[in-house]
Amino acid sequence: MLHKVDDILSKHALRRTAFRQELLKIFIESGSRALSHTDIEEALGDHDRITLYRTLKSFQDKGLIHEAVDGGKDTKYALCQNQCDVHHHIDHHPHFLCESCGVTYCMDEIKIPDFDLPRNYTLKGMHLALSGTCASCSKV
Amino acid sequence: MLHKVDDILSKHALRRTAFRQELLKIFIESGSRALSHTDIEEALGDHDRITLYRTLKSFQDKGLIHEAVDGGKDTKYALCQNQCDVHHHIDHHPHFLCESCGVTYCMDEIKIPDFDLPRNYTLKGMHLALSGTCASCSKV
DNA sequence: TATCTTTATGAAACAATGTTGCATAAAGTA
DNA sequence: TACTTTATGCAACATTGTTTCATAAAGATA
Repeated sequence: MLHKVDDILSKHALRRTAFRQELLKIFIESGSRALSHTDIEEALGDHDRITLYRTLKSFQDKGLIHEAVDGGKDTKYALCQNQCDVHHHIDHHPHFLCESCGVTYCMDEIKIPDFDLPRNYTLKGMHLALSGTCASCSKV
Repeated sequence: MLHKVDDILSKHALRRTAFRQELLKIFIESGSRALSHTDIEEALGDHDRITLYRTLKSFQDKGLIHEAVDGGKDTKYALCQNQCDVHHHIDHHPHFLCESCGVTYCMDEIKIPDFDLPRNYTLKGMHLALSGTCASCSKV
């Protein structure tokens, strides 16, 4: 695991510090679930608030994580799947916020369908934020 | 105008206070442009910050305005077109954030296309947040 | 390994944003 | 008008995010 973590860090030109290794590990373990600031703070245990803000920003800038826009009030972050780097993010999958358990999922397998934009508008970014009840909560 | 404003307020069971009349007027004048907290504060001139927070919440609860999820960091609000009320919001149009001028537009004329959700997920809400260059900024 | 340069960390102080409680004022109602 | 309900304005508080700066650690070089 530490090897995988270090691999990702160096691939994205990020120095391998203890904090970054730990944070990245948390993201990897969370899979397609996006993490809020609070989620991360709990997972980290004792840590420095400011360093977390800065590390999240670095991770985002370098293309390791993306902001999961889910329409909720907390900003959440999730691992990028692959080809994101410092130059561009390609995170065009929907995010689903479960109103029951509060978890946000990256729906990597779903493609956002095409649609027509009014004349003279140029599209660069796109977020589809869904909400409702997730599979686990539906079963109960 | 004041007549129209009062009409809307009473239709949504909101007392007609000077503050609400003024705020609603600002929203009506902004048309399909969504307003950030800052936009509103500037338009209002001298006012009470807390009352603004509370009035925005009332307007939202009663179905006068909706939050325009645009993927940006400032929350923005825009007038609901019609059939929203205290029971439900029906604001399923995309929002477009112009990266050049910072304005967010409600794209009421565009319908968010359908897509398939994984098994056992129930969809309740939906936001399509677009960004890029708006028509006015493209022309320059 | 020892040294140097660059970048990250941690702490304090600050700034911005949003919330709660409460007394007063105003709106709607009889 | 008197009465009831709701909104306003203020203070105090809580939360969230940012800036500055000295120190520590990482990566590079010899």
